[in-house]
Amino acid sequence: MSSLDPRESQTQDRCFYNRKEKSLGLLCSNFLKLYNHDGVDSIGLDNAAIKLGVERRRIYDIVNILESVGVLVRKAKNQYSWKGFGAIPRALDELKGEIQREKFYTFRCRNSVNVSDENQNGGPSNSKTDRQDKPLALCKVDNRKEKSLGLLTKNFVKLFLCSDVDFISLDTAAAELLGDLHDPTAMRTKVRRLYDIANVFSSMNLIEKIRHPDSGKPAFRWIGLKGSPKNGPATALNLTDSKRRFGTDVTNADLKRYKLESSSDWQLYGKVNEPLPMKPESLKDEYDQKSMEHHLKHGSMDFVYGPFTPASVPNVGVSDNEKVRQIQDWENFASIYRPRYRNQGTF
DNA sequence: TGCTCCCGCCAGGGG
DNA sequence: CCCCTGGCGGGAGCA
Repeated sequence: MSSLDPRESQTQDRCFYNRKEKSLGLLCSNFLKLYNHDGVDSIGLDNAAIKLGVERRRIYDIVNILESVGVLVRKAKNQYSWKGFGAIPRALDELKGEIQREKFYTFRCRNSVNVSDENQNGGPSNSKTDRQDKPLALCKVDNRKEKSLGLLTKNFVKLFLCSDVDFISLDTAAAELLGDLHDPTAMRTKVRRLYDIANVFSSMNLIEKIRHPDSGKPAFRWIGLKGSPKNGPATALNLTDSKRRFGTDVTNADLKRYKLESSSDWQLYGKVNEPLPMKPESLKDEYDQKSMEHHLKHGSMDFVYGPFTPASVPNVGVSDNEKVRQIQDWENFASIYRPRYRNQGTF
């Protein structure tokens, strides 16, 4: 029996085993390299698993995260259609819309503690009430969905979109998503999943890893699409990319460039005075630092339409003035509203 | 030693 | 009933 354990055979040739080669981030890069082309329409999970040489299980992880930001849409069992990075702005807009609705909902039900318990329509709902009204079986389904990687991904993104902070540690994000629950086990599980998401987002260059200047603890900064090079994120199949994975690319010298004004009640960190994102040398040419600095100097946590923004994306058509107004709206919103994104299944 | 996160078990559910 | 789906956490790799 134990001889069938694949891990045992791996152990036998441990010297050939490299954990980084198996990372979800690298797998995501390879996945994108495989499908992020013009003309790609349909994706079969079996096909993807075979081509990438991984188990289906890992494909599910990638696909669920990508679907949460609009890059993929599930068509049928085993089948997804490719939407590409151009679909991200719309997906983010939808998330922002949800935040707005949740805000409105909170305003109306100001005694409600929990803001973001979502129903399947993406709208807010009072989970406790819903749960009381639903048959047990349905609650079970909801419970599972509420804990899904996809929903967690959306809520993780919302933390960036609705906040005026520059970076979030995974611990903080997990605590936010867990709400009032202070269960160490749930916390560990949540952080594990957030690592998965962060790895995928990092490989897409939607976020980047930085370190808290004081504690040195890892945190993540939202870059948005502008962090991605011309034809999508840095693609992999080489290990230099995977080195961008956590920790290895952050130097102490870089840390000193960060200053904090204050920490918020989220234990999130205040605005960065002189934001200089940490990018490995190998990626510097892919990175529009000027644009990032400008963006951050103006204090917007709004994503910026990157080179992928397609003509079909609705917001592309808005005027510059309108864009500025929208950003200002979001800044105002962020300054007064800090919803709590929680996967209620943890209760 | 703590952080990171791969890996695969197994429950749930759709076809 | 089979197989797809994906939550979950043990435990190994790594800095």
